Amino acid sequence: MNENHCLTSSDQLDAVFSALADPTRREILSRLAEEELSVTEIASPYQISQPAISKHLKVLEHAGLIVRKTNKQQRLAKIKPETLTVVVEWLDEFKVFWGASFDQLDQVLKTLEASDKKERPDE
Amino acid sequence: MNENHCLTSSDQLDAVFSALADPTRREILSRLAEEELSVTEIASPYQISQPAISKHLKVLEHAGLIVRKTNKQQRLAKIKPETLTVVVEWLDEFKVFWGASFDQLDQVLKTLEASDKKERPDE
DNA sequence: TATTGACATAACTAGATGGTTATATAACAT
DNA sequence: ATGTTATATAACCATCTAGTTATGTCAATA
Repeated sequence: MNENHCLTSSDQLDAVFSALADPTRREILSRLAEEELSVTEIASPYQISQPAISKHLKVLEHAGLIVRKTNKQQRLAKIKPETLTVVVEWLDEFKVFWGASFDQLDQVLKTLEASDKKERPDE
Repeated sequence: MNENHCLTSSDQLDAVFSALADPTRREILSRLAEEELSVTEIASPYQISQPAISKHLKVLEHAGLIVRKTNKQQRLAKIKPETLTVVVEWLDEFKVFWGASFDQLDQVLKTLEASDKKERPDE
């Protein structure tokens, strides 16, 4: 049982917000929003080392923001956008501040909850 | 100029997401969503020391998630909900994943941008 | 004026974070 | 079999974080 939410564990929010707190990880996630990428492809635009990228990917994976699959000797990262739901849910608590237009968020949440159940198109 | 956003600096996203990555700070923000509170009031439900709370408040203030004002010897904290806009804006990039219902978010963003300009009720 | 209450600041500590280099593993290419 | 490519893991380091206790400041009160 959680202090004030029902569906979102505090630990998951911790993991998701911490993962998103790093600009490199946010940028990686943005790129993964467009296509699946291998570790080397993910690393290529950055100055930092490949092991550093592997660590970032582990953080994103632990937060549930990406999933990984093996293709030959590559490890492809794929975004798992449903996990961002926990952020939307958390934001929902503050919608009172910006008026009725944010009530649409409720609808979004319902849509997301419904699609969570068939969330296995897997490419 | 920013890599892929226009209105949201990466530094502010860093600050906001890091601030929200801590469960105590999220809970403080939830409570401030209901009413302004003094430092002592904010600290009262927790086991941790008053200086620890002061540090959390400094983090929230630095992220722009709260503002503070002096009332007698109290320092009242007040939520600054407009700042959560940067999270909504960032999420907007991923709306493609959950279908047309999230297009409403654009409307929310416009509403928020408009109200950002008159954001000085400050009581 | 002296005391109490509300808060901030300083100095410290343990553990997490984000990076490094070096090395291991495993698949592919020759 | 050998070398190369893709990735992970280990060991290490500097810095940040979230907490602590001790103390300072300043307003309210007795």
